[in-house]
Amino acid sequence: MKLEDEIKQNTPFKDEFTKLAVNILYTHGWLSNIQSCNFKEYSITAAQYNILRILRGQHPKPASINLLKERMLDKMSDTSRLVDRLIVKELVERKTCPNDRRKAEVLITEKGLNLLTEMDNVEIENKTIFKNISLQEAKTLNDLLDKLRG
Amino acid sequence: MKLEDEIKQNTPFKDEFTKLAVNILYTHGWLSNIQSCNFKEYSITAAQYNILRILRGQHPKPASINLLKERMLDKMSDTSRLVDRLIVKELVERKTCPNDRRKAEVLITEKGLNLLTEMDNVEIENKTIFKNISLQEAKTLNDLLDKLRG
DNA sequence: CAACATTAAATGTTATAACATATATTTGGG
DNA sequence: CCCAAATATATGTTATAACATTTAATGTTG
Repeated sequence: MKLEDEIKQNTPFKDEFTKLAVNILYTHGWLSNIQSCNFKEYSITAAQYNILRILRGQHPKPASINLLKERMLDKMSDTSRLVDRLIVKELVERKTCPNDRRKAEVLITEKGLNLLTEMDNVEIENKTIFKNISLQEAKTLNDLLDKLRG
Repeated sequence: MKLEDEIKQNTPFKDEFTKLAVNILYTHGWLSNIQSCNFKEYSITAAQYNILRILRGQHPKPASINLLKERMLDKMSDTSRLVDRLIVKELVERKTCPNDRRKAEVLITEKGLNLLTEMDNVEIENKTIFKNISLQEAKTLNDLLDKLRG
């Protein structure tokens, strides 16, 4: 549905760039709303899921807090305490790096890996979420999004 | 830059749909980071800006809390208290609707309209933010994003 | 029109985000 | 080798988001 109609805006956007800025924010909101149900089912937030995905990518190598911060989708978040919450849930472990005692070594646990495996099935639903566009159109979107970020 | 490289993911995405879900979230984070500087300059949050834009669209008609909630990009937010904060800043006014005393009538003030006018100039920067893509590519993105939401 | 259901918004509470600052460790210059 | 600077993370604090509950007004039905 045309964004203008969806947000019931009576005046058109000044140009396609102006619309695009709003469209990216709006589509993100639309997508997170859909996904939040899935996350809630697993008692996890999007940010926590994100951290777990990064840790699985590193596994069995540990990740420092900085590495996590750098790779997170939302760079401003409070990574230390995000990790704290995942420790309480026993989804990750934190040790002090022996070579540099300032650094932390964060590792995903078996329990964390199992959770991700379960949640991978949710990704199958991406085909459902994006049922309105073709695989080719998804690729076009991906290429253009990659391009616009430079 | 390719998303896979940006988040330093060693294994490729399962398919374009899976990548697209991450790409939308990531591009949103990228864009909000850029825009947050602008918002901070005007001591306003993205959600507050959003409310003001909706109210300007309605002006001089008032908007109820529900109308605001419906049209907001992030539908789950706490609209009552968001409006409270804008009242403190004297950017909006709230009255009780005379016909239905349950409803609120929220109106943007002169001060609010002036702030938006100032901030409109920021939109000029959208051309700068999106310098890596052409106007035609922006249109393609908009059309596909509109299409994917159905 | 009384009683109950529905709707609109406000409020209470808890968790998290955002921002600044502090602590601990390492690095590098003199 | 000592000390200032740099680095990595943790902590304190305040604002906001998220969720549930409450209050007030209106609709509805017997």
